[in-house]
Amino acid sequence: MLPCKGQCYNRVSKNRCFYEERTDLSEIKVRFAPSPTGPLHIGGARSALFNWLFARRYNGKVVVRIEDTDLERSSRESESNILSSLRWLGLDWDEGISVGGPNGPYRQTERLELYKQYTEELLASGWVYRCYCSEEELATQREAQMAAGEMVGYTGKCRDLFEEDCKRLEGEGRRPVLRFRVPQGKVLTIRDQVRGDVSFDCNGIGDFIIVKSDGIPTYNFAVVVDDYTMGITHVVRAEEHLSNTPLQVLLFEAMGWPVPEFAHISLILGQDRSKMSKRHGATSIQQYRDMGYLPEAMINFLALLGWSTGTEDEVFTLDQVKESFSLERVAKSPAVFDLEKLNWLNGYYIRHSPVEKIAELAVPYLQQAGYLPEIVDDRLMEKVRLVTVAVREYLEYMAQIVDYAGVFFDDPAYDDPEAKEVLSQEQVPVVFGALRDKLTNAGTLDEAGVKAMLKKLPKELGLGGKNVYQPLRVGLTGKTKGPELYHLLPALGGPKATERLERALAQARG
RNA sequence: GGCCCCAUGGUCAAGCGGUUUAAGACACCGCCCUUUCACGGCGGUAACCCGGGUUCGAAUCCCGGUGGGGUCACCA
Repeated sequence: MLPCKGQCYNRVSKNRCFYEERTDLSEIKVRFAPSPTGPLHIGGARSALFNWLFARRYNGKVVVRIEDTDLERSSRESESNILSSLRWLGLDWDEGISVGGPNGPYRQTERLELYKQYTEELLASGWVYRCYCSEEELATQREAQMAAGEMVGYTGKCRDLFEEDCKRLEGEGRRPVLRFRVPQGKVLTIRDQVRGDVSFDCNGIGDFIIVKSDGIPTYNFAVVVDDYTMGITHVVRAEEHLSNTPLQVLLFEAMGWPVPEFAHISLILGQDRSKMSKRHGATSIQQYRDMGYLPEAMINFLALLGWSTGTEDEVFTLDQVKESFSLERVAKSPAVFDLEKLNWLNGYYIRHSPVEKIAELAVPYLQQAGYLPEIVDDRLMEKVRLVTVAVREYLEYMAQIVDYAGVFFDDPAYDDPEAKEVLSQEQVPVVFGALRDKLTNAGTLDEAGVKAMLKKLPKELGLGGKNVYQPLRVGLTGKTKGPELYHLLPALGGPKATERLERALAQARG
């Protein structure tokens, strides 16, 4: 492995080098651990991406684990939705849910026995104790603390209960939670790969719950057990978890387990600079997928949110980022989600991907608009391809194609005032007649042929270009703006074009 | 409110003490291309939060303030 030589590319912060901290980089193992309480969120997707990138960059392993200890809100639907979004983005994993591995199961509710085993240890060593305070009691206490401006946290009421006390309280029907005995007077310093060292005073941390009264472990406990038993070396996650980290470190230490490296990436903010949520519009990967955003664009965009190459490159593939990613270049400050830029990037990918691929993506939207039947045969697919060629430069996302594809499928109404004006021009019948004659003799229309044909037209008619092209456009589409005529005609086909010109003429006279 | 994080144009960001009269991208504006719209090309407007230090020299380092955010659940 490369040693650090001062001018180190992998410097983690000013005075620290990534290579100095982990000598065996092939040992790197990260995890993405969503809780299945909803679809994959933009922020979650970025966390997954950064984890993936970091692992792949150093030939490490990725595990996907499901954190479903919130029985109320977790669902299998959300779980499969998250997994499908991950796959859609092109992020794979070596171990975990649905692919298996040596450290399974990978769903926390299926690991209850394991947590129980470690709970016993903690209980025996005195690190945790039973607490019988009710939720109501704690809530009122919390409010009082808040109001008084005191530190909010458990006061330690049940810290030193005797066996008899426990029996009595249980006799009252109380079910205990298990709390961790947070050592007082201790300062914990967390090494964070993007933030440097962050310190927390344990006096500011109340004894926290590690097992709920129903016997299910809480997030903070399950995470620690899993990260240890699964051999996770680096925890890359959103900054909102930073304040949970000391609690987890306390648990690692109590168990005598090595503490993994942490990297807390900043949050993605909405336009109003608060943490992105539903009220900021579309926030799930699924929604963007449905609107016709391409996974390449999403990946590219997400990678640029909080990370940069350091060069002037802005457009790149997942494989390319994989080669250059490093936590060192991850920004510390939060990033506002900029839909305009996503749209530009997605439009860029729509314009630069193979037409066939884009045409394929267009089909469902055109079907939904009623422009295409359920079964699309080869002939129709060819038309879709030509339509795609004609309109793709207008699109920011695929769903917008219906706004531009109408002229290819619906015959125009010629009711636009501007269009009527153009059709009433005196040269119109002659121009239309000329094109009709050419189309009749042309056979199958292709872009080059039509281009050549159109180019000659004004001269042959002794007219200016504008007097020829603008009426044709209006006659063919009923609109004064739209795709190039040489894209329009091949997609429409000769007979349909001729028919429209005649109808336009009739309208103009009528 | 306590604790924690953050601070370069409207947004994403480069910048790691002198090479900066501060890159690049999106957005915006103008011109060109196109006898339409868009695409594309060219150009332009626009930023180092404030105050103290340290230093010959600070956007870059330190401290304080201010501002923004996160977190304080038997949610994760």
